[in-house]
Amino acid sequence: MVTRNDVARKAGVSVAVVSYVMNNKNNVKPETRQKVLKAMEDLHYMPNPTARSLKTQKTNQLAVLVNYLGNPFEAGILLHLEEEARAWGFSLVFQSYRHDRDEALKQLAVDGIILLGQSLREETLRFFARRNTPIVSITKPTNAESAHPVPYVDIDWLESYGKVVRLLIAHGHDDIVFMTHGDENSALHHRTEAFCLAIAEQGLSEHQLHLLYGGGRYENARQCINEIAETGRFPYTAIQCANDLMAIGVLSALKEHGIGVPGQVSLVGSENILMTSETEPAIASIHFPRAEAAKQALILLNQLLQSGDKAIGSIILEGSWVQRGSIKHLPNDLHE
Amino acid sequence: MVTRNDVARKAGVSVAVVSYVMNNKNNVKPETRQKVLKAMEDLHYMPNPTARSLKTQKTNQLAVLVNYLGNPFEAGILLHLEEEARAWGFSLVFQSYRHDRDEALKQLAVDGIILLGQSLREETLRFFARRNTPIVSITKPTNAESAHPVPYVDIDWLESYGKVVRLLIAHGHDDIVFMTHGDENSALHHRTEAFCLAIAEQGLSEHQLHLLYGGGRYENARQCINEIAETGRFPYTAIQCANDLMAIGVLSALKEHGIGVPGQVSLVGSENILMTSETEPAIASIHFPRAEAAKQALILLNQLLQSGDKAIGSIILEGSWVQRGSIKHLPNDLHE
DNA sequence: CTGTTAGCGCATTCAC
DNA sequence: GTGAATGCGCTAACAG
Repeated sequence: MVTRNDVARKAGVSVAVVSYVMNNKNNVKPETRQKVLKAMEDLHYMPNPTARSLKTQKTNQLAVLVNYLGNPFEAGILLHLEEEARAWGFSLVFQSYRHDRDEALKQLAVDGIILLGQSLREETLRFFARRNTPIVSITKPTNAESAHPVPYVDIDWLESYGKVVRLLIAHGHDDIVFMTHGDENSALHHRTEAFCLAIAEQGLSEHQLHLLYGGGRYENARQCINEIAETGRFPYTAIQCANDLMAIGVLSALKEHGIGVPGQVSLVGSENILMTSETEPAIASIHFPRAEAAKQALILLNQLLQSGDKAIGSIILEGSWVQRGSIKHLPNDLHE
Repeated sequence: MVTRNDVARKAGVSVAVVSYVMNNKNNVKPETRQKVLKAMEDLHYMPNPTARSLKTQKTNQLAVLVNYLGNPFEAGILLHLEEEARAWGFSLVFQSYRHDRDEALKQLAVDGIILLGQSLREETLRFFARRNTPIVSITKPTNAESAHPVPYVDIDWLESYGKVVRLLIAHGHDDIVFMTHGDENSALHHRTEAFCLAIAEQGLSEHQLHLLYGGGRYENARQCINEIAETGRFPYTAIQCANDLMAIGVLSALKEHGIGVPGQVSLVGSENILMTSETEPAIASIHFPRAEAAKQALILLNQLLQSGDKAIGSIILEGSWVQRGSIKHLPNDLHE
């Protein structure tokens, strides 16, 4: 491996000078600079990022903790996060995170952490706070009320679900199902709370809201509906899912049992992943602006990185309604 | 930041001993070990991975170069790669790669590189060969015949496509379309070659094979078909796509133009991503075993890591046919 | 403008 | 069994 020493020797200068030209520090005489540049070129010199990191105490790496990359929603955000991170000079270390992997997480050498539908344990948050490692989240974490609150970027689910509930009411539904994850630590928990609130705000009673647990995944959601449908008459007429993957599973199961969508059941997803437009019928959903969320997350993170630990506010983006065939279109739609 | 020094002082031993207990080296007296452990605990000591890497010349990080994470196929493999990498003690640095990002790639501190539908330039391969950084690929790279060949794991596309071609012939098609990327550097290029070969092997002439370019993505494939369909009568009756994302785009466009699948056109995808089972009709495809591929890729990589630069062979897995509604089922199916 | 030098935190050789 | 000392490759005072 060719090091800074080799370059210095070859160029006939000291090691410091090599450092200077690499980092554009102290005015180096143009002529000297050229010599150094030439030596670097000849030797195929590449600075050792590890050594640099040790010295500067920065790795230029960010950890991204995802929940389940099999969900195109998360994969899409990761895609955009990587673009944004690159623009800020960071690389991304990606991990599928679970609480029992905290120790591995702590051993990562990263300058910051981005949560993607994840929540860290209080103890872990404390650990990173001590180490001044900033953390931001995409989608509101379940423990937003921690002693070490994590700023997040999410859409206004209450508003979006409010629109959906109004729409469903306008369609004559007065008995609504919300399918969510089931685990209180899931990122979908916040959406569940928002939907419950929306129900209340629209004047429905809590008895008119039913919760179903689809585990956040296609297969679980499918099975959940199958079990209900197999018992005989399908009791629900309107289902809102906390993510699209479950909505797709629900649709699949409903079709399998000959339950018409939107004829017998109105179905709505959340997130608006590509797949929702390709099913039959296509699934109406709430669009989550992924590129924008990724962009804002990196802005937040860099603010934290620069301003020390000053408290930084979260960012609420706007979700938007995407009308599709899984719910009948009303002439004077509430969502024009 | 608490370092090994702090621990040593607190435990009343030398820094070396701390190192010993951390790495289970030299028999440390149990009693001393306990003292050290206690000190580490009290101080919340965490070893600095950067310093360790500098010393050991290993980062325990692998780079994964993906093409387009918006393709669930790649995201799925990434998911499995991360699991396998974790089992081998590696973290994953993920990058969307393009040839103009070589410089950034070279600056990564990684022990190895995994290509996901990517091919590196010859110069870049040489760079990593000089540095003894092993590289493996999932799906055969286009420059497999390089001076620094990259071992890969892929399925036997020739065999899989051979089956499809026989099936299409049995359905009476004698005029077949293969939709591929168009860029010779695309990972889909190898599949294109395989399909051409399959056509020849089954006794069809090259005039009976038409190539369409769908850019590897949903939107491009969709548009490609739209442009053809808009000119009037749709001239093709059988379309094999080099990946599922394009197949889904094709189906979407065909439906939009009222072209029946499988009535008027038989459609087959490649890879078998979840989405293919949710369209209407569902799209027949060739299953690519993602978990197994990820597993084999890490085995390959670790062999390279251990055995120096000894040449290592590639791994060919078996693809499997997935019959679905986009192609009529034959009574005595050729695939069982 | 350039050279000398002192660490960054760790693993390891060599004494004791 | 344990400690002292060296160096991984780099940056940044500081001195000249």
